[in-house]
Amino acid sequence: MPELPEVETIRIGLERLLKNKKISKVDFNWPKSFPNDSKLVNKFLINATIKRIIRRGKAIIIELNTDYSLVIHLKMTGQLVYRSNGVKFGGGHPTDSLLGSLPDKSTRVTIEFSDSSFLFFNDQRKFGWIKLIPTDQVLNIPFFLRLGPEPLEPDFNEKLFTERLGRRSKTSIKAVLLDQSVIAGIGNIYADESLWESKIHPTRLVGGLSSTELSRLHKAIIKVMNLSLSNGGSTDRNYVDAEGNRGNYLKFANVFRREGSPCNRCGNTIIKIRVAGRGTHICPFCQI
DNA sequence: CACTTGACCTGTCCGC
DNA sequence: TGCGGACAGGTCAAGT
Repeated sequence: MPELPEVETIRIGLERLLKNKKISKVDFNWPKSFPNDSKLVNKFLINATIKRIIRRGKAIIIELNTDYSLVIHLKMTGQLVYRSNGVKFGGGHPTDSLLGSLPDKSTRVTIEFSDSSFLFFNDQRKFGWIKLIPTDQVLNIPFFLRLGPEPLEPDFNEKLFTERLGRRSKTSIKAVLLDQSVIAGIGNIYADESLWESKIHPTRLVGGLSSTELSRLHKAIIKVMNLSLSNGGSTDRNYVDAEGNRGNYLKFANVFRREGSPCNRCGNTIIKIRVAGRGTHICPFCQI
């Protein structure tokens, strides 16, 4: 589900809502969602206080005052929603909320705080996970070791972008954009949107892209991600922020889930094809 | 090695 | 209405 802008939106909300809260209790009903040793949980999670919350790629890291951290990956359908005691419905407009009272049948992990507020980890498809890891070892788990650079950091310049792509010259540009070891945080929505923005067809091989096209794509990735971030991310099906609210970016999307509609640039019809095993939305006229 | 496919899961939608 | 199949924002392992 969530890509970089959605995960960052959740992180910002959690930072505001959870900082300095003390964890009093943790429940889970699906072991793969919370694969942790109960002795370590009792020693380093229960009664721990939340220091800060950071993000790397599509993962969230909640740092505790016990020198342990909760590392969270939401995969396709994960949600992290905070509720203060007694508040049964999400913030924002009730009609905009995807969530009713919590916990519900998709709740996999419930974290209770000493002030009787809760953080619910909901995950319909059960692909996501929350792992308790010593803070100084977090970045050494395989997921982070493989991860490429952050596209919204200042050092992600055109030179670095080209260097990262260079290793994969015979692969389609869409597959490479989705590869987290090349660049961290891009998923299916922003791959499609960035390729439309830069007028590049997703099946083009990396080695065949001109420096002008690479330059356009580099700028497009940053533009699209920042636009989404400033709109609270994209809600297609499951995504909600830390208070249960949907994101607004899809109102600005030019191709994603717009098949059958006219291209905002040339008026031809957007189509959906399959590239790198993923549903892929393009304007076949202006993406060449 | 690079690339593709299947697996992990539940739910929804579409065609018959 | 029921049933089968395809598909969904992600990653990882195994296969070619």
